[in-house]
Amino acid sequence: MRLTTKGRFAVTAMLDLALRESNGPVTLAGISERQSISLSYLEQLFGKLRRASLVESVRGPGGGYTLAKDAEAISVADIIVAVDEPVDATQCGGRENCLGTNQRCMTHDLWTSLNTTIFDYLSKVSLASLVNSQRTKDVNVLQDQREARPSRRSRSESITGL
Amino acid sequence: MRLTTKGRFAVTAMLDLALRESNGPVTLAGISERQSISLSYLEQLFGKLRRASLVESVRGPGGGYTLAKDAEAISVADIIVAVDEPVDATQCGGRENCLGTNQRCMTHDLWTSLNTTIFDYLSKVSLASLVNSQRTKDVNVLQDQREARPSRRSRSESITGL
DNA sequence: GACTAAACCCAGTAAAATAGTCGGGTTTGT
DNA sequence: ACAAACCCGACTATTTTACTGGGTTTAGTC
Repeated sequence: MRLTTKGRFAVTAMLDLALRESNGPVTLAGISERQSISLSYLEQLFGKLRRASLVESVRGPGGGYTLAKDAEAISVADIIVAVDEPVDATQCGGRENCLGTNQRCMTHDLWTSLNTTIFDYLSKVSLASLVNSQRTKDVNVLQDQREARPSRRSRSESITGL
Repeated sequence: MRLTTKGRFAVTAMLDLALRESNGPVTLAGISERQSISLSYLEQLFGKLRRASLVESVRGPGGGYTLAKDAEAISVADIIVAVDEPVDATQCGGRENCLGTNQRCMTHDLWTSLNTTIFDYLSKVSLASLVNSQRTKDVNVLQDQREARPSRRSRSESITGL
């Protein structure tokens, strides 16, 4: 599984959608404004999300996107896999005929096991749980605003964090 | 934390190094041959790994690289962080002054928490554990070779795996 | 039925990251 | 002296990322 900014954009957009779809279909133009993602890039991403049956579209005025299934049934892994077309990380291409040493398929075995573990983890993080933690975060944000300013986070913290 | 093929190359190279350093320093030329990674690319990666104090170098003939600390003390996360200089995934740059709506820092909070969780997981996977599982895999590979061929994996399996 | 808001589609493209090349060094054991 | 190895910076090609701009459908509204 790749974990890039592309997947993060998709998860962010899906979270925005999940937070608002109770009011009917959500337009990409709205997501674009709120999350500062270009409309056409969102179109590309949602094309993939639709083909992966994670969202459904309603065309015409008043249209937009809704979740194709319950937010509990959509995982972060689903979203990332949908938009992040995978490349082959093993030099043997998943087959067993690497250069014929005892090292053959070393990376294959290593990465498939690491991958499945990370994938399993992200499969257990549902969009619904993100929505919930986001809603509680909103409260925290309001509390933060009542606090003094000096408690701001440094820029490097978020970067080196991982 | 980004999870790209670059980090995989680095982990693969470090695993190769860990498997062989008991015989003295391991040359990049050897890793290049065995793992099919270009020598100059390895030089770039090991420059970063050395500056991150994960490996030590011995110059001159008979030289090469050794682990700077015990294989138990080096995690997959250490390696990936060392070679994969991080980019900022949040549009607010880790600060709290996103476009002033109630959505501000949504992605910041989301990704820092997801990131730390994945980071924590990969921090617990040590190079030593990879070495061990690789050594047992070697046995499995030999067993596989005794089996008939039809049990080969499909290419798509390894790709869609994560 | 025209107008319009939206999804859809597609070709191109600039910037960045990836992966590698090249050509030179410097250090050090033999 | 020589050669093995690290070291380093600049350069290049390819791919991915993120975006621009053009169009086409679809469907609700006046």
